[in-house]
Amino acid sequence: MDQPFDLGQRLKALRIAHGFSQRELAKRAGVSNAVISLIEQNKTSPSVGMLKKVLDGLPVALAEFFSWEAPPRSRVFFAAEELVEIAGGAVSYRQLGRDLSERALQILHERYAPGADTGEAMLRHEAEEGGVVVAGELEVTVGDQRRVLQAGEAYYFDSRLPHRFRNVGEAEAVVVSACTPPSF
Amino acid sequence: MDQPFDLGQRLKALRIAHGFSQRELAKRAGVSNAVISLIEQNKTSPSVGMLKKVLDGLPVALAEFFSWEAPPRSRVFFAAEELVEIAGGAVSYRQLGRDLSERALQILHERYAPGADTGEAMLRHEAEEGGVVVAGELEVTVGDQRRVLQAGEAYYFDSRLPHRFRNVGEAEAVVVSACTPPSF
DNA sequence: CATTTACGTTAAATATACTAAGCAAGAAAA
DNA sequence: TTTTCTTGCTTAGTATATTTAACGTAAATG
Repeated sequence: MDQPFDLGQRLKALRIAHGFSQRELAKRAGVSNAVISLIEQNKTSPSVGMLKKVLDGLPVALAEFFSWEAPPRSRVFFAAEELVEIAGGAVSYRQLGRDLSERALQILHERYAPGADTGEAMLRHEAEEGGVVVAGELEVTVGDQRRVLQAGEAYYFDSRLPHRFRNVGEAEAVVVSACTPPSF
Repeated sequence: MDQPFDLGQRLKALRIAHGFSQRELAKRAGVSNAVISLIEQNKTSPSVGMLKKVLDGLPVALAEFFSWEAPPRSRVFFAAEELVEIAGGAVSYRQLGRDLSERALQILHERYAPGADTGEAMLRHEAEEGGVVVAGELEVTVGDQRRVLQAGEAYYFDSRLPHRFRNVGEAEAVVVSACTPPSF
């Protein structure tokens, strides 16, 4: 199974945090007060429509509601050697941490040898990503846009757009990038 | 009102992306196939319990499901000068883009003058963040953990833990960091 | 003290979601 | 072609969510 996701407790905590009584919230949300009580006791599994109406009364977005709080993380620091190599070769992707399952963020230290290329077949994934070029120069292609970025320049885009990276300089290109959710 | 949140379209897109038919997904999720059809046509408003079961079949987390897709982004590249300074002084935070409202990710190019410090009063916010030290050395304190990171080393933590950055070296310290959701 | 107001909960009635079975259209196999 | 499988959709019956209205308690008000 899964984390039970104590929806009732979550809603109650949010409601209290916003300083509403069940009836106040119900009125603001335009629903009956009973439903708040029942949901908070997990005596009913509300429809998403209902939940949305209730959360609009706070107001809290669905995404925010489900953005679950994780237990305090243990691993905080990473030695240079601990950035695990996930590609190797002309293009090096060194990832911060091995297990991304509980991470909201994937951070990479990328190195492109001169001429290195992520390939003609452009990449796509469901995420957003961005990065800063730290050294060298890197050609970035996103959709129909293309540009050569120098050290200090940066990019940001929706990863669903086809994209490609290429080191067009004579020296190694170094980038620190981030991606959410981890999907590469 | 709000974005109508076309739940049906969203589910259908995810299902297709994962290469499942309605019946396949239904079987994996342990629900009847009709419900997939009905949900995708927005002919029913599923309970969160039901939606969770369905998404578990993909698998996709609720939070991920509601993490809304934005329209194709316009701005992709940023010149070094376009990283807007949001702090200034001994500590420099240069942020990628001015408007974070439609971003899932906040990316900063940070510079700490020798001795620079984010302060005794430790920072807290609802997010996760991580970064890679690009140059210099930086002391990072998270909760009760403390460490001096050299260039090439990295950190990652839950931003709700109190945290603090301090340049204990003689040279400037440079970090590229990312934070989701944008909250600093 | 009695009265009012607000609180969360519960019961019965109603509305709606979910299941199981069957339908028609298209693709693949014989 | 016919047969068979898969696709997505629809309907009737059952399970469950939601509403309305009432209940019991506690704190404020007269």
